[in-house]
Amino acid sequence: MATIRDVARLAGVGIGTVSRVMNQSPGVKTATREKVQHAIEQLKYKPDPIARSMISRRTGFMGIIAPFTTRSFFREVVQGMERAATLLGCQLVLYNVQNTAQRDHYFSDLPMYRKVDGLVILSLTPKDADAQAMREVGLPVVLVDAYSPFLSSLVVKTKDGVSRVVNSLLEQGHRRIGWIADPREEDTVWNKPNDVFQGLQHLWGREDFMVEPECLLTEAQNREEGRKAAFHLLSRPERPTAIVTASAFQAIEVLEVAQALDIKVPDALSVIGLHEDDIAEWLGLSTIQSPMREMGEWGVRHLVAHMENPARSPALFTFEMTFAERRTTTQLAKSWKVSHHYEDTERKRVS
Amino acid sequence: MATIRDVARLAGVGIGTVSRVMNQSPGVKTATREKVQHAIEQLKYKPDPIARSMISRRTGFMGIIAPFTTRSFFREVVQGMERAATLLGCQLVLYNVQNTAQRDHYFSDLPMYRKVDGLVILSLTPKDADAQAMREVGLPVVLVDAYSPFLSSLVVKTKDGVSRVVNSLLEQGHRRIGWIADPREEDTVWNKPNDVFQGLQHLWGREDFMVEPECLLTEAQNREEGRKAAFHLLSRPERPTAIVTASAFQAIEVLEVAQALDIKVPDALSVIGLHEDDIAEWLGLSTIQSPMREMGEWGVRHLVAHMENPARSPALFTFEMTFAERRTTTQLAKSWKVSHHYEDTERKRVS
DNA sequence: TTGTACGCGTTATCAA
DNA sequence: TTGATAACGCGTACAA
Repeated sequence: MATIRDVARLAGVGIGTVSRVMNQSPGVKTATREKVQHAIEQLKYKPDPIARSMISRRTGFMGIIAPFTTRSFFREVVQGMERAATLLGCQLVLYNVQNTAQRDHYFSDLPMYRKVDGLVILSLTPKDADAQAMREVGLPVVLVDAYSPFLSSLVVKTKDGVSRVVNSLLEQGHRRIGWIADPREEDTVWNKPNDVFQGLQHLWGREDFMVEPECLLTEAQNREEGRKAAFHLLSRPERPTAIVTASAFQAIEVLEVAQALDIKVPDALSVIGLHEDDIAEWLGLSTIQSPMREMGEWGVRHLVAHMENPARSPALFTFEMTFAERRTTTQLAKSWKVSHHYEDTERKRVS
Repeated sequence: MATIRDVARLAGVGIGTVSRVMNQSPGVKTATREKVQHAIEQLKYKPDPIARSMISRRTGFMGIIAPFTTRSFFREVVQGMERAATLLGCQLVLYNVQNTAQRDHYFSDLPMYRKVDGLVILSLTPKDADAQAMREVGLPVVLVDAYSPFLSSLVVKTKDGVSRVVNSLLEQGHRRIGWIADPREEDTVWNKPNDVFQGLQHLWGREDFMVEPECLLTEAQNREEGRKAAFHLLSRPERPTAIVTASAFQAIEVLEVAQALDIKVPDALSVIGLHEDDIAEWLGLSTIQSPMREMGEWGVRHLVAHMENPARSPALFTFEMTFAERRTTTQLAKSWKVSHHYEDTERKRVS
């Protein structure tokens, strides 16, 4: 491996000049520059990023702390981060959280070991003490799908999204709306992926929200249960005219039962899934979801903004849910204006 | 941020002693050690990983070059890598390949910038020149789901897997086997995820392989096409008694059509999907697949082995496909012995 | 315009 | 058992 000294020797100049050429600093005679450039190419010289970090105090790495589960939500968000990071020329280091101990360890220790220039935390909420510590050591941190008063955070207005989809349905004349979901998961490691159920509970009792209690099934963890739930909802005389399911799997059952019962979708029955998915795409299922890719992109872009201006004070940002209309609803999308704008940070090379 | 000098000053010792205490080197009087330890805690001293890298020439980072698509295959493999990396105490840096230019750039330049201690390349085949260059600069590299004569490689015996599943079916008395797949994808960026089709073609013409040509449908890219294909296969008088589908989506259609035609699964029809999947799980679909998690784990473990012994010469490793029997086949698993053993590298902290 | 010496924070060597 | 000092490779004042 050639060092800067080798280049200087070969080019017959001082190392300072080589450095200047490498960093495109002004004040180098063209002749000298070319001479040096030639030596650089000849020796295939690449500056050592570690030695460089020694001076600049930056690694060019951005840490991602995320519950790296099989869940498509995390996968999609991380993919959004990847996209933005590639564009911005920095690398992502994955810190995979599998349990609370690991999470706490990352939160308390990672900021101390300065192995990354900044941190994007996904769907995990650091304790106030940890969050403050991160600020104090001057490590830029951004939260995605989580909130801390001490750190810039991005949250999605889930309740709002649920309200909107229900209101859209009401506007279309629907009066009986069914709901099929997995038993609510109370996970201590990461934040609940969504509080759609809370959103529904919130609407509950509102006068114009005429979903019947019996239409709310919360147990549907396997195929048989899902099918039973769908059948239960659709075979009653006063059956719902719209069904929202927590997963595309459950939607499969609803669609099958509807077909068996000769209920036309979307004419006689609207079906809406949660979260974007390969299966939703395949099924032609209309879905409502968090803008996952965009959230990921926002995360790294906003982190870069924080790295460029460390004094920047933490702020709360919100995204709306989005709606993808396919073939299981009609004209529902029109009442949705997709708008999850965020400050567009300038592109910046992190080297 | 406290440095080693601050600690030395506070403890009233030389920096050498502090270093010795930090690295648990022997030859430090207990009294001195405690004095130093006290100073370390008081100043919350953490050694700077960058300065440390300067000496050790290691970063503690492991690079992953992968086509980071939404495909579950890559996701699962990377997850396996994550699991192993966490266990081994090293961090994963994601290098996301989105196009051929980026791929080539990573292959040629990444080994030069010594930002990672080693590289696991997934489903991408570096050119011989690049592979040799990697060896020459002494960067440990391991290929997963790809092969190069110059690098340790892990491949899955796909043809073999297909043969085995077909043979298992033949043993069970099946004589007409259907096949539904997407049009073959010829992707220039990453290796074809599987060459199952090749596997079939390979069996083609063998006397005991009595799948009929008309049973082979290769076009089924959307729901309607898939359903049409399934109907085409199952409605003929001499219908197949077993169907293999390239994706779980297509299996959905087969199962629905079978139900509509009152063909009992698995009694009158065996259905086998490719690749493990949430949907397969939900559907109770029996599947054949590459051992994705294990491949990922093998990748980082084997890379560690190479890092510990840089002289190690490249070798080719093979994994068998695995079979997950669920509710769409019967007793097919018994002829499958799952065996994808690999050398168990010793656990090693990379710090 | 260019060369030199110093410092970044650590580990390793060697003399005390 | 310990402390001083020399690397590691680069950027950058500062002197020439």
